[in-house]
Amino acid sequence: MGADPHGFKPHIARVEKKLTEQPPETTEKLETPAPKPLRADAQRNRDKLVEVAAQAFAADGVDASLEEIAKRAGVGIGTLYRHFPTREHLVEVVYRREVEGLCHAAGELAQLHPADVALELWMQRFVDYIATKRGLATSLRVLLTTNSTLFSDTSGRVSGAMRRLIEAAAASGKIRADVDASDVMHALGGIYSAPNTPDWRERSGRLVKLLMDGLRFGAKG
Amino acid sequence: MGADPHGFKPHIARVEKKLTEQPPETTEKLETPAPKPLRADAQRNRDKLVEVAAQAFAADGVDASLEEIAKRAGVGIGTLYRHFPTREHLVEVVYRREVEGLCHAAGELAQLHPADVALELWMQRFVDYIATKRGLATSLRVLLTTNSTLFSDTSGRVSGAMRRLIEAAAASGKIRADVDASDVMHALGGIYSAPNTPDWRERSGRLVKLLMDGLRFGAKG
DNA sequence: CACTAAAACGGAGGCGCCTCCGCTTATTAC
DNA sequence: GTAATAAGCGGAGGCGCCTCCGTTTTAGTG
Repeated sequence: MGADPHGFKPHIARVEKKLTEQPPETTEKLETPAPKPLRADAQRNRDKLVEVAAQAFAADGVDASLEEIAKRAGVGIGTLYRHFPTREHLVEVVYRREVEGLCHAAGELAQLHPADVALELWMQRFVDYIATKRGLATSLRVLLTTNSTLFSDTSGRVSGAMRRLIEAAAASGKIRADVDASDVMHALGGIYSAPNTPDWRERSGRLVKLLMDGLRFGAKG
Repeated sequence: MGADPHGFKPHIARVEKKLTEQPPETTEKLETPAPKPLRADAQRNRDKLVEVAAQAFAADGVDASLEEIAKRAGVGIGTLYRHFPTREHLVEVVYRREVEGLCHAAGELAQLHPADVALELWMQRFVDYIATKRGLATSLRVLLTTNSTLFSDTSGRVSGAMRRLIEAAAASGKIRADVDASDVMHALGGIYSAPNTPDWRERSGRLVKLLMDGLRFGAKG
């Protein structure tokens, strides 16, 4: 926001600095019984930071200014850095939160809607999630080569959520029973390849509907 | 040098900014007939910059301050950026120069020494080159995913140089004839895995000698 | 409630990145 | 030689990163 006041962007620019140094390393020691209860104010600030960062990354990409994020969260830059020693730490937390939200939504939707509708709505949300992931892509690439848990954790959870929705929809007869989660995941994956055109959102919406029609066709119900 | 005045290093830190933007892209258009002859002073500055940058990267890693490099080369920071719009551009040129030197050395050594000695001396130099490459690793990783020519160009040239030395040594009977360049390359590759201990140089020297003894053993001469 | 140790805060300060644009210099034409 | 002009130079300036350390806040304890 405050960045790039003259409308110029660097061509490529920097690269992570010291891969020899400590990466985030979420798997502390294979046991993290009590991760130290944070002081109330600290917890509050931390949450606020993550929330603001999520918005900022979504809006400006991973290069959003950390100082701006701190300011918008109403804390000093020092506080941000104490909680998240590197940009990647922050990105990781935001990303995990995103995944969390996505998986949680699966449960919610399943309770509020017929199985096929739940699936459709969830796929819409999934597409938005992909878009976020796209914005974070460069940082995520580093994180995924650095922190192997991240990939297995998240992709497992997401595909699990999807499988549950699909099985429920199939069981209730709202969609055909001869496809499985990985097929659908693949189909949705095609959306990822679409370039960042401005009408990307609408197009992806149409793709989801199309896919959904395909899934409904030939359902026993 | 001027960097990090307090002895602190960031843990990981930044990542390249806009992969959407133009990467170095050496393959201009499959034809670059006359790349515009540089003005004399410009050429001088450019050469000096590359030379200084090579030293700086070797000494301080890819994170060497570009402002420091410019200063040491006796030019303004603006000049550096005009010649090399991004850090990666500069790294690429330095790296290519390194490869150039390495391959050139193969020819030189072959003329000045018996084939087996030439090979040994060259392998020593190769090991130093690997060390450089290690220093540039992070930037190179980006470059190699971005600029596909770079990898094929350089690795082809290097392994070609090695093959020539080995074949000459084998032909002259100084080393056994039942190994080829890729075997030796693999063997030398083992050195790469050695951590950045301070005695790395000596150790690698010993490894090269060891390898050389193995190659000499059973030679027909 | 008062007090205290520990935890957390926050922003100044120092550095590097990168761009822009007024000035300098090499080259070319006469 | 001189003039004209294109090419190149360089560094100030603005921004973001990250650390350090004096100040503030919280959670216990009596």
